[in-house]
Amino acid sequence: MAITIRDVAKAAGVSVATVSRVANGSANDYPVRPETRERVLEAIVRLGYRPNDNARRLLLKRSGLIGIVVPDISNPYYPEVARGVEDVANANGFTVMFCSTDRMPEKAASYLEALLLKRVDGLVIIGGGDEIQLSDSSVATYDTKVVFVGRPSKSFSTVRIDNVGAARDATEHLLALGHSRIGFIAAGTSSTTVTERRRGYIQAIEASGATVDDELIVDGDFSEAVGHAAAQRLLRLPDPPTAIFAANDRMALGAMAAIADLGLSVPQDVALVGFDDVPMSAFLRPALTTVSVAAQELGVRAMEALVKDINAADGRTVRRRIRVATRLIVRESCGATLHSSHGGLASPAVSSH
Amino acid sequence: MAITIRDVAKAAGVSVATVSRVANGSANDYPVRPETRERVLEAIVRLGYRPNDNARRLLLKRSGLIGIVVPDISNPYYPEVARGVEDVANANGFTVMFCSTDRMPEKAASYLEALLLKRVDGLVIIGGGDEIQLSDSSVATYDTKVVFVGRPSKSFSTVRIDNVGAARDATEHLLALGHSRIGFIAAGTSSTTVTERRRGYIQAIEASGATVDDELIVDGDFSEAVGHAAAQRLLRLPDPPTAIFAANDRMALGAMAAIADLGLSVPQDVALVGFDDVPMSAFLRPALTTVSVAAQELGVRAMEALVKDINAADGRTVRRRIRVATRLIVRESCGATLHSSHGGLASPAVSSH
DNA sequence: TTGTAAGCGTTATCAT
DNA sequence: ATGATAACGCTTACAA
Repeated sequence: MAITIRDVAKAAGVSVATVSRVANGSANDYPVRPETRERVLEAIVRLGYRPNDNARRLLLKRSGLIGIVVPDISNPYYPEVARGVEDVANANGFTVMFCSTDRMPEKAASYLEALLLKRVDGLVIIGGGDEIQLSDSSVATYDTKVVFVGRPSKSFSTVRIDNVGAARDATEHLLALGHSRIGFIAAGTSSTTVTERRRGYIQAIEASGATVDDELIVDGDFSEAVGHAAAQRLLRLPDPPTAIFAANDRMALGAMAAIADLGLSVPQDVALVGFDDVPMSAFLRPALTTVSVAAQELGVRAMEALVKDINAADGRTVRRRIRVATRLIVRESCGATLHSSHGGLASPAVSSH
Repeated sequence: MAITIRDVAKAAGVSVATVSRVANGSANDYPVRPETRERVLEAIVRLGYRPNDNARRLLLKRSGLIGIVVPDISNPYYPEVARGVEDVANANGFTVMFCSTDRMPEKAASYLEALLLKRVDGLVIIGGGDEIQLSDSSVATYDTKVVFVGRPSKSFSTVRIDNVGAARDATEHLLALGHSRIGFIAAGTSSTTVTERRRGYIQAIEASGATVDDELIVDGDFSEAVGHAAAQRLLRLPDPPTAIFAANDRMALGAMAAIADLGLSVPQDVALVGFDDVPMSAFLRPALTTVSVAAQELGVRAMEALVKDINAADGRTVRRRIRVATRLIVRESCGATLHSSHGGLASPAVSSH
C-alpha cells in the first residue's frame, strides 16, 4: 500500500492540512512555520511520499492532461509538431497523451472517447481527415478546449499554414524552371491538407495559361510505397511529366526511388519537389527541394492558445485562427541549383507564406 | 458543471448504485432488472453522462495508464515500437502516455517523476542511455511494473535484440564481400545499444584475423547530420575505409549523402550498411542494406509482459528476459546485389539472430 | 500558524 | 433487484 498524506502527517506530527500546504505546489505560499515545514519535508522524502494525482484531480476538477491526436505516428512530421505541443504543455504543468489514429475511424473514435473520459483539459487534433468526428457538444459538456492543427474547423480554433499558397509557389517554381507538364501526387480527398495543396497546384497551372491534365494528378496516401507507385504510373504515361510535385516528403522519397528505378535521374530527367521538410530531406542526394513548415512552431502556437483558453478566468473560449508561415526550400531535386556547388543545407528560400 | 452519476440517478429515478451497476463495464454482469437498466441507459445517453475517471481510479487504485519513455521521438524507430506497445495496451484497456526525453537527464527525470505521480500501472522504457535513472525502490513503492526495451537491466524485465550478434553478422557480410577496412559510425558510449553493436563489429573484425583500427570507429549521435560528418571524416582518412557500417539508418542516410558529396558512389566506391530498417530505408537508391529489428514486435512483447505482471494475482513480478530476432536485409548499398535486378523490396535475408 | 471536517464522483459492502 | 452509505486521498473553507 502506498504512502498517503495521513502517513506523512503522522510521521511529522502534524495534521494532513499542514502536509498538504507544504506538499501542494500551487498553495505553497500559504504561511507555515519554517520549522514545521522542515519537519514535514523531511517526512515526505523519508517516506517517499507522492500525492495521489487522481485524488487531487478529482478535487481540482482539472485533469492536467492534454490529448494529442495524430493520424500516423510513423510520419516524422507529426512527432515534430507534437514536440512543440509537448514543450509548451510541460512548461505549463500539463502532461500530454499522444494518440495515433492510423487514419482509422474506429481508432479515432475510441481515442477521442477515452480522452474525453479522462477529462483532458485540452485537445490538440493534428491533421487527419474524415476519420475524426468531434462534436462541439461533447467537448462543451466537459469544458474541454480544442485546437485543430493543419486542418480547418468551423467551430474550433485552428493553427494552420497556407497550403494553397505554398503549393502554388512550389508549382510556380517548377513552372519558372521551364516545366510545363508537372505531375502531382496527392493523397485521397478526405484530408483538407491535400485538397488545399492540390488547389494550389491547380491555381498555378491555370495561372500559367496551361490547362490542368487530370492524368497528371494521381492519388497517394502519404507513404513511401504509394509515392513510388504513383510516380511509376506518372512516368509510364504516353506523355510523361518532366517534373513531379509530391504532397509530402515521404511520397517524394518514394517517387525519387521510382525515378531511379526507371533509369532516370533527378533533376535532369525529372524535377522533384516535396512538402514538409522532414529531417531526412536535406540528406537525400539530390537533396530534396521542399516546403518547410516549421512543424514544431505549429505545435507551440497550438498549445499556447490552449493554455490561454484553459486559464481564461471567464471560462469563455476564443476562436482563434492562427497562421504559421511556410518557406520553399530550394535544394537540388528541382534542378534550380544544377550548376551551383554541392550541399543542400544552406540554400536560399525563394518564397514565403 | 459536468454530469455526475447523481444527475443520472435522479433523471432515471433510481439510486446512484444502480446507475453505477449499469454504467460500470467491469460490474455489468450484476443483476439489474432489464426495464430499470433500459431507463438508466436512456438517461445516460440523454444527459451525455461519462463516469469521472479520476473518481473511479481513486477508488480502484489503478490508473489504467501505461507510460512509454523514448529517447527521441524524431527517430522513426521509436514510434514503431511505441505502436506495438500501444496496440496491446489498448486491447487490454490501458491508455498510454508517450514521453520523449530528447536524451536529456532533466527531461527524463521530470517525466519519470510525473509518470510515477500519475501512478502509472506500467512503464515501458525504450532505449536511451545514462539519462534514465530509475530506482527499483521508487517503482516498488507504487507497485509500478516496468519493462525495458532495447536496453539491459539488472532488476527489471527486458525485451531485447542480440545487438552483438546482429552487428557481427552485418560486419561479416561486409568482410565476406571482400572489404578489409570497414568504418563504424557509433553513437556515444552511454547507450548500450551502441556499445553492443560496436562489440559485434569488433568481434567480426578480430575473428577475420585483422586487427581493429580505432581510427575507423567514429562517434555519432543517431542523427543524419552527425552521420554525414562522421562519414566525411572517415573518407578523408589517409587510408579510407571501403565500407561503412552505421549504428542506425538515420546515420547511414547521412553517410550516404557524405559519400555522394565527395563524388563517390555507393556501393562501388564505398559499401554501406545500416541498422533498424526504418520505412525509408527500402526506398533509398541504392536501397539500404540494414538490420531489420521488428520494432513493433519489441513493443508488443514488452506490453504483453507488462499486462501479465499487472494482472498477476499474487502481485509478484517476474523478471523476464525476452529476445526478439533480427535479420540482415541485404539490399543494394552493400554491393552484394550489384549484378542482380532492381528493387530492394524483396531481398533474401542472409542471417538471423 | 495549525487543525477539523466537508466534500470531489465513484464503487462496493451491506441492508432491505 | 435496489438503496444507503462508507470509503478512496486529497484540498480548502472555517475554526481555533
